[in-house]
Amino acid sequence: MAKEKKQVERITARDADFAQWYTDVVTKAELIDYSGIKGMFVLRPYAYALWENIQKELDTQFKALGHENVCMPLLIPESLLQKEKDHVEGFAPEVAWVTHGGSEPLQERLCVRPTSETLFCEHWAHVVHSWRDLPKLYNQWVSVIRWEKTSRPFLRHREFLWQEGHTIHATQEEAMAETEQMLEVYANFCENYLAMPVVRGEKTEKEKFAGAEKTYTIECMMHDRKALQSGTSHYFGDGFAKAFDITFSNKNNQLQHPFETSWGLSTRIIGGIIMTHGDDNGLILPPKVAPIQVIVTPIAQHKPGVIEAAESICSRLKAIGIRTKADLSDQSPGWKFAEYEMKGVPLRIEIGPKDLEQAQCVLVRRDNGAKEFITLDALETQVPIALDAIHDGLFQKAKKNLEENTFAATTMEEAKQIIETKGGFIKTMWCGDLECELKMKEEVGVSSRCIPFKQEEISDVCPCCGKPAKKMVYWGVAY
RNA sequence: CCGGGUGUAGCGCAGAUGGUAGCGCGCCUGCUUUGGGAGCAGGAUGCCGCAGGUUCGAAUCCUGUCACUCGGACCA
Repeated sequence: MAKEKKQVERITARDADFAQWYTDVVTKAELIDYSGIKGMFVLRPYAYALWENIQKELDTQFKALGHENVCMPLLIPESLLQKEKDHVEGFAPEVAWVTHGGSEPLQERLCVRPTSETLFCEHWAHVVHSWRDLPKLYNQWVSVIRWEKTSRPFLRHREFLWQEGHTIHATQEEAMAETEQMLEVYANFCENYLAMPVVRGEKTEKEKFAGAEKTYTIECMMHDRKALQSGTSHYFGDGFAKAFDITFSNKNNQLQHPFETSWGLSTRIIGGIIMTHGDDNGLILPPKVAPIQVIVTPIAQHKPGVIEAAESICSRLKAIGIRTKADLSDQSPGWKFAEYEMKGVPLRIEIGPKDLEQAQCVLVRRDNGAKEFITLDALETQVPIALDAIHDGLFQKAKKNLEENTFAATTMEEAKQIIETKGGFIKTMWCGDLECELKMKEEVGVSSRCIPFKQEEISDVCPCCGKPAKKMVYWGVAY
């Protein structure tokens, strides 16, 4: 009977059907609820708390680097969106339009922002006049709308939360340095806070952001070996400034166009966390952003002293800044174990009558299930050590997955073979031609993920056309 | 957007040939339990996705539509 019940509650095995496992996890871990509109999801408190932790850390880092938060309007007049040709072409197909105010048709339709470059440009045209006004280092935490045809929780929403940083500089060098710096902020954040190893690189011409001169990206590998673009940083040169007529007087009293960047990271990263670390028991959250870092589970809580001990552990950990919860509900211990495993709480502390006798408690790691008895005196020292160990464990496991599933190929056949039998990232040389990039998609089924900053010399010719190779490229099947 | 599957209680599902809805889990109350999703007893819960149509009568038949899901195309 008990076995049957467990079956009912069980989620789909991760390696049996990854897509179904993912859907099971986002609903059973109480991250997402579906709304009545396709592609628009409710971020439940647990998911939002996770986002808030991500937000808090990134926001602090942005501000430490001199960025200021602002808030642009939600709507963009069509004429404004039209100003930069490549940009409109890129976004027009997936834009939502407001056509009426009340019952009155509008004289000009308004687009719900899919991204806010145009609004920042319009604003800067107003406020930037002199080299003394530069740089402006802005960021906003907002939602945007892109009318996607297919949607998946976190990975592809029609409305999603993100931050978009927008900066404007007097010189090309300064703008480039900003673009590179912000990519590095994302890369470090992913690796050091989310325990997600990344590949840093540049997007190809085909894959870069609409209107950008250069797009830098961090690419992560999910457990199913597919790629997830996890953050991007764009260099715009003075293209947008020209299109939007932004000028300033430089130190030589000459009128010139400034240089811009933008960079963004979205709630999609939560999908990345789930698909990087989760297992058959549910989520596994990286300790640094987990809404609950430690769950205290009393055993036989009606026995004298147990609840008091659980509460004491909880408040002692909170006092040293660890997000801790004691679950004193009347659910059975087994239920609580399963519940918080599903929710990916990194560390569980069990405390029961037997432990009280010995003045100890049990630490159980979510990532590998390891149990450790510690004396209650050692709480404040041992718990942070355990949380760090979990972070490292998660990172190493993900890194292993990335490294063991990245393959070099020198011919199309070889690339095809690898994708069909193993999946993962393929690195090849590339001549730089769009045709070869398209052929990789057509024949092998992969898109270019990035031209990594760390280049290798795999061969000297493009596997597709045989012409001399210019760069090494990472390819993969992407989310 | 194209193709396959699915919408019945909070969740998972059953409801042959049309006759006004059921099971398991969960939920609520009480007692007993508590180191891996506890047991017993009692109780509550349905615009059968939505809108039309056929019919004396529709969860069931027809049309449309919305959403979910898998695959493909497209795409930050």
